[in-house]
Amino acid sequence: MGIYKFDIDSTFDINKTLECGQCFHYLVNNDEYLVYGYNDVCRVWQESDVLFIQTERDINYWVNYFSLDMKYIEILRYLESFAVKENDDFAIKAIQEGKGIRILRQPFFETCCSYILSQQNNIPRIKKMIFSLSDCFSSINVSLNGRFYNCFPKYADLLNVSEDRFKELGMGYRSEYLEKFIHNWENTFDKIKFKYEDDFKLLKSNKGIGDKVANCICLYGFEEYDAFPIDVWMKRIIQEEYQNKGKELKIPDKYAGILQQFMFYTKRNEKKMK
DNA sequence: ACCCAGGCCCCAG
DNA sequence: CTGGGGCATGGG
Repeated sequence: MGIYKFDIDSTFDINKTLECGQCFHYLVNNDEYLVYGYNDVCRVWQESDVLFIQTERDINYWVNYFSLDMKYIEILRYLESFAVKENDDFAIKAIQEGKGIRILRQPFFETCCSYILSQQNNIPRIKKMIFSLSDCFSSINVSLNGRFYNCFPKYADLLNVSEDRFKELGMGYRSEYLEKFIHNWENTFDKIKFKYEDDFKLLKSNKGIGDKVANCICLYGFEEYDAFPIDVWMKRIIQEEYQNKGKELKIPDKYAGILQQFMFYTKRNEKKMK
């Protein structure tokens, strides 16, 4: 057990990273976060250029989870030069405002389930659903500072849960999609190649997973930065920031998904400020 | 009460 | 192949 310290720079902001909408399984308490991972929870907080992570298990899991090994400064430079070259004002703004966000490496199965449930839904309710599934069905209960927390259920924990049971828990018409996906999970998992085009097709062959959800799973679960999810917010961006101004949204050859996350964050923040 | 949410399926043209 | 209606539910 321990508290681990990491030197970070302006390319890491724990607040933006967790609250930008990519992750649903965490709690907030006075700028401290309790984050749920695959087989562990951690307490995490930031004091300017130092990140603190507390876990009673393997710290390396969290180094990976938070992408602390990635050199975001180089990615940001690449995206900036792309945006400048394209003369894309909104992209330039989004890179400035989104700076600090990192794409997390979230658990595969949980990410799939989370984004299946995310469709036609709002973020507070998605979070409730994830916690509800964890509290009802998880076999993984882990400790931190004398308290216990339920990680997201394993595939086997959910295998014999019926569609009707999911409906009772308020998952609505997504219950059918979730139940079918779970029963197909072993088959799906074996076929993941961690190559965007292949995994995108694989995911979309599941009922209830369309372009948007497949892209989110590729990006937030499989670390495939070519994925570029287009949801209601991105549609709004394309309309208001590009088409209305006679422009066209262009996407970089690399790290498109990271740029997308910056744009999503920027547009959503804009609305919150009003 | 009302609108909307990190959409998708399905069917009509 | 594209467009639009319907869908369950609850957050704000």
